[in-house]
Amino acid sequence: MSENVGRWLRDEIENAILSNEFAPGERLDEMVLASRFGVSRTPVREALMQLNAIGLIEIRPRRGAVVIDPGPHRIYEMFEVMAELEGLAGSLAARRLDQASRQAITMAHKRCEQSAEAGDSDAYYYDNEEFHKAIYAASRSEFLEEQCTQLHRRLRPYRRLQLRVRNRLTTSFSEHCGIVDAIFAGDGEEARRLLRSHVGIQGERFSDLVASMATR
Amino acid sequence: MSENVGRWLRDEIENAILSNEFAPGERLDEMVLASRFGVSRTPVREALMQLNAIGLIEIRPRRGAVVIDPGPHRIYEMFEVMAELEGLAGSLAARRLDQASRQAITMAHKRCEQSAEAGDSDAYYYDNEEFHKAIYAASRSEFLEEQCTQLHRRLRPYRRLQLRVRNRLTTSFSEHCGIVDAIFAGDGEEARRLLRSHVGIQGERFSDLVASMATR
DNA sequence: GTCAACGATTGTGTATACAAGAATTGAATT
DNA sequence: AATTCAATTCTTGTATACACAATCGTTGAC
Repeated sequence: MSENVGRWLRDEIENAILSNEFAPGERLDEMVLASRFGVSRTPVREALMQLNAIGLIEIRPRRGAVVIDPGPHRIYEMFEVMAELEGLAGSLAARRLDQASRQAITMAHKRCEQSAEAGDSDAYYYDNEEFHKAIYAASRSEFLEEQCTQLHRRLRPYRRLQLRVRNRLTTSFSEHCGIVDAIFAGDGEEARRLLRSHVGIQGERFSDLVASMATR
Repeated sequence: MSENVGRWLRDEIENAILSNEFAPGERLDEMVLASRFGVSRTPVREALMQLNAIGLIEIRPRRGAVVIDPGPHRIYEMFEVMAELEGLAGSLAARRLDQASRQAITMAHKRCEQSAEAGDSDAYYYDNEEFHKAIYAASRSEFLEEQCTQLHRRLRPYRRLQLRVRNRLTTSFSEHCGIVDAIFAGDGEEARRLLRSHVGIQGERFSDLVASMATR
């Protein structure tokens, strides 16, 4: 339980939304949430305002809060921006790499390798996140790191779906290899290019994602 | 006065921060704000939470809110990300341009030309904003447009400072010409490249900005 | 039988009251 | 004189209460 109830609630409700416990379009009643978490309406409202600012819910004046349903098209747009930001992070990382970042990336990369070989999709999902975060950090741009982390969180559930697609685990890992090579070689433009296509959901990847979303 | 007091206050306080009425580092006392705007603490708190989410202020638990002081380095990082996003917007605009967007860009571009020729820095500041927004819209990616608009707002005061630099008006406008040409020619990669260097603050532009900030 | 209007109910928006933690000030001791 | 500790005060965090807007159901008329 974070320092104040509002932030704790924000995380709690955010997780509930991202894990699809609160479905898109669902209305979030302040009183229901308050009694569910055993608090008053005030911190609930604060949490909702923050989620609204993040873009997870929409608050229509005097009409309450509803979970936003991004829809395939908007999800595509979000991945498009994510790809661009990660590309930038990669190119900066390649230019600015230091010993600590190099180690962090190497470690995360090795963990991904193990999970991929074991075919453990859940483990890879987690390790993959650490890998990408290591690249954000290696960019040595705090603002970029924040933006990437925030967007990554919003896209988390869809990234998870992506990994369920057949052979995606090994494909993903082999792409990681190229990215690591480019960054370690100091080739910023190559790192950017590889990360963009790794993160983006061009062509069949997009239809794969839509298909996974439907069969959920 | 927007539909609810909270949002109105958010805009009000945001403007006060961006126009430097509330200086970076300054502490925002909830009671003071409440009495200043003639409301209770509740909507003030809601406004502060939103500003916190936007990244304009920092709320430390039980210790109140302070206006964030970005500092030159962080501002540089923000422009770096902004350049990347605008570059993406430009490349998408070049590929997806339709008649309406083309007209909007042309009009904004002409306005910029007039203001630049008149040497009217304030008018150019406004027209320039419209020009960039027209490109965001032309990207036909709502999410990207939102992200660009939001970041543009946060950088607004510094963009304004930039324009004060000698000859920056004409330089800026001639860069616009190239950007418009590339977009209208459907050359996405050229548009991206030009926008990146137009928005970014590499080299002497950065020191110019820092210098302007100091003499404010 | 359907549509519209009015009332009841539910839920949000704002204010106020109360509790708890942090900062500051003052005194006492070294 | 300086430093530390304690107490008071000030501000934030949470709860509760009240007011008003929106929605839904019911009733009546066409």
